[in-house]
Amino acid sequence: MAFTESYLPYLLARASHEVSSTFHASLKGWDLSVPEWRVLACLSDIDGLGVGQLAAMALMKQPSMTKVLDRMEADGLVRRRSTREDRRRVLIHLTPKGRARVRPVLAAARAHQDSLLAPLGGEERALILRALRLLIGEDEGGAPEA
Amino acid sequence: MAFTESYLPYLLARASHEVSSTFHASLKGWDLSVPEWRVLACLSDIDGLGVGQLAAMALMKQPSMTKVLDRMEADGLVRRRSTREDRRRVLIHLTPKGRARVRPVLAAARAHQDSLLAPLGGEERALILRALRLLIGEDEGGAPEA
DNA sequence: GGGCTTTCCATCCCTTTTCATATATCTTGA
DNA sequence: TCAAGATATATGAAAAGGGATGGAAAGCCC
Repeated sequence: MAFTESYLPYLLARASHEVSSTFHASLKGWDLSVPEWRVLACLSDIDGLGVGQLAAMALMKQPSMTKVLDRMEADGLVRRRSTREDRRRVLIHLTPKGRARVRPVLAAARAHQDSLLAPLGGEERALILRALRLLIGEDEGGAPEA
Repeated sequence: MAFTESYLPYLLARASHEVSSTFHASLKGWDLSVPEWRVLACLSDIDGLGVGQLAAMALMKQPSMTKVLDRMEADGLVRRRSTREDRRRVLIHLTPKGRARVRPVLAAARAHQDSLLAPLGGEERALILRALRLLIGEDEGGAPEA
């Protein structure tokens, strides 16, 4: 078999690209870039994350994230707040505007996921999610530290 | 459960990123960028691909690929050849230098894949590959007929 | 407490990517 | 054959991304 058809990292990259491309294209309709969408989604999970944490979660480097946040803060989507406990850290929070902006996108994302999983059986869905968690390393297979 | 922990496209992107990051870092040792490595790997599968085809396989846009190929051609890794049948097309071929350059990287990539799969059981490996094939669209074309 | 190291974010600068578009070639249909 | 449309690649300006670095703050250890 050809290398590119069986090489796991390439298959993963390809799967990720195909699964996300249509949704990423539709982000323009909400006037959001992919990093902006990721930041808003992360913050709607956990409001108040550091720049480095957000960069890691959005799969980017920290300097890139700083610039993304500059734009988003200028647009009024997020707000930087320093903390008393550690004055190096800058925690990023959603503004009401950011929260309102992300709400319909989250709904669309869930719908997109449903449409992806619709043609699959319930077992297959569970298998896919487990496989990905295995690769990511957040393996929660039941037995801790086997 | 938090959105980012169960959203399939994000899990895929994260898995892809984690799986490839160490190998991508090691590419610097061979003086190759990620797109360059992808081009060489694709061409070692099929020598003689168009610019647009290569861009799609390397998950980039066509203008980006044109510039990647400019650099690689200047480095003597690939060669552009026009075809008689369709003079718009430019087929990209590996040079001997390109072929020699990619050989050890292909071997390292296979080793990397092995190390990724080593800690997993045979059942889990099969699960992951099956999940990825499902997502990439073995279901999208159906029977591969003319 | 004073230095040394580490961590966290911002800034600078260069490379790469991308969007929009241009140019060349092929295809189609009257 | 010729004009329109479609397809393949190239180009140029603008934006994004990332490495290197700087400054500030915290942790550490004697």
